[in-house]
Amino acid sequence: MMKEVRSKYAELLEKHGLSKTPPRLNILSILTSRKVATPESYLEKKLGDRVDRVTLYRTLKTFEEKGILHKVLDQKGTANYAVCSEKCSEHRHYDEHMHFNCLVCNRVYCMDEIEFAPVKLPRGFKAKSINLTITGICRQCEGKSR
Amino acid sequence: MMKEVRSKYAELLEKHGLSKTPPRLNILSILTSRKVATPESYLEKKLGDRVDRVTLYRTLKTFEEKGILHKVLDQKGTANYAVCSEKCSEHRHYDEHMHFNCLVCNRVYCMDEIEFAPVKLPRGFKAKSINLTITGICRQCEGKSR
DNA sequence: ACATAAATGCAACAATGTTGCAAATAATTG
DNA sequence: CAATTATTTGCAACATTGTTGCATTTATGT
Repeated sequence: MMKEVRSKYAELLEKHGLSKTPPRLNILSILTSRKVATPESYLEKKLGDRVDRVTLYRTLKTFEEKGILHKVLDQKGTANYAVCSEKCSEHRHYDEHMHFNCLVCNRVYCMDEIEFAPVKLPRGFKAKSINLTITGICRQCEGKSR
Repeated sequence: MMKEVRSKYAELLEKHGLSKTPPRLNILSILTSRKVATPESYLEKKLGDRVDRVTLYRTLKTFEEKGILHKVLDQKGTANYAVCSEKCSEHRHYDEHMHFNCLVCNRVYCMDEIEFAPVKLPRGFKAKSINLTITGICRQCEGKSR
């Protein structure tokens, strides 16, 4: 029997026990091809009428719950999505990295390699997750303005 | 002549060169009476039909620009507003404090006194502002569940 | 190939935020 | 204190983002 050819997206879905449907494969394909976190509006435009808006929202939610995607909010509170690192799973998200949000192009960068010190909370407050976002001018936009 | 009696809200507005209108005084009065950052929806409900929704949005924007209020986004990306510390002004916001967002009651706390270390960015990235938000369970909700 | 559980698409709605414009009002000037 | 003027407000209409219910379609296991 021939070895079955399957995309890495299909594998990813299988790994998380999700059925391989065209919307899901489409969405994954767009997201993995991008280096920065992607806003929902971008996906919506890119997908056109291949995927219903509601399906997009539901798919993003599912992916987030399964640990395939991280949701990151930009300075305007709009949702952006980025493919998780290998270490993520349904049960634990390793998204404790910082994000950089450019004021000019609005791009959201995931900066996995930047470390930051833990924060001490007052008595009685229990932390579940931490979110550090720096807004400013990104390398590309800084370069252009010179 | 009698010393003119004016509320601290009126003074605040005067200080920033804003006219003293009923909507503005109303909004300031609600915001200063609260210890946590206040969502727009709360203000809308509290104000009823005393203030138009559009006016509320415009007033919040004006206040933010003048350095009277800080806008803080909660984990859902909804805007919350808190009165600035004394040090803020139109030209510079001293909002480099962390926020705590409770997953149960959704309250947003401004934690002015908590310090955190500065973060080093990669070459070419210029920081304009930093936002550190921790989500978890706040003291009140933690207490209730025991 | 069939049965079935899951996923999709559609319609309708809800929440949040914005814009243009006419009417009202706060501050200023005489 | 009355008239003027620039600012602010309220209304209507619209834009964007996200959600829910339900009928139809499709992926998957047998």
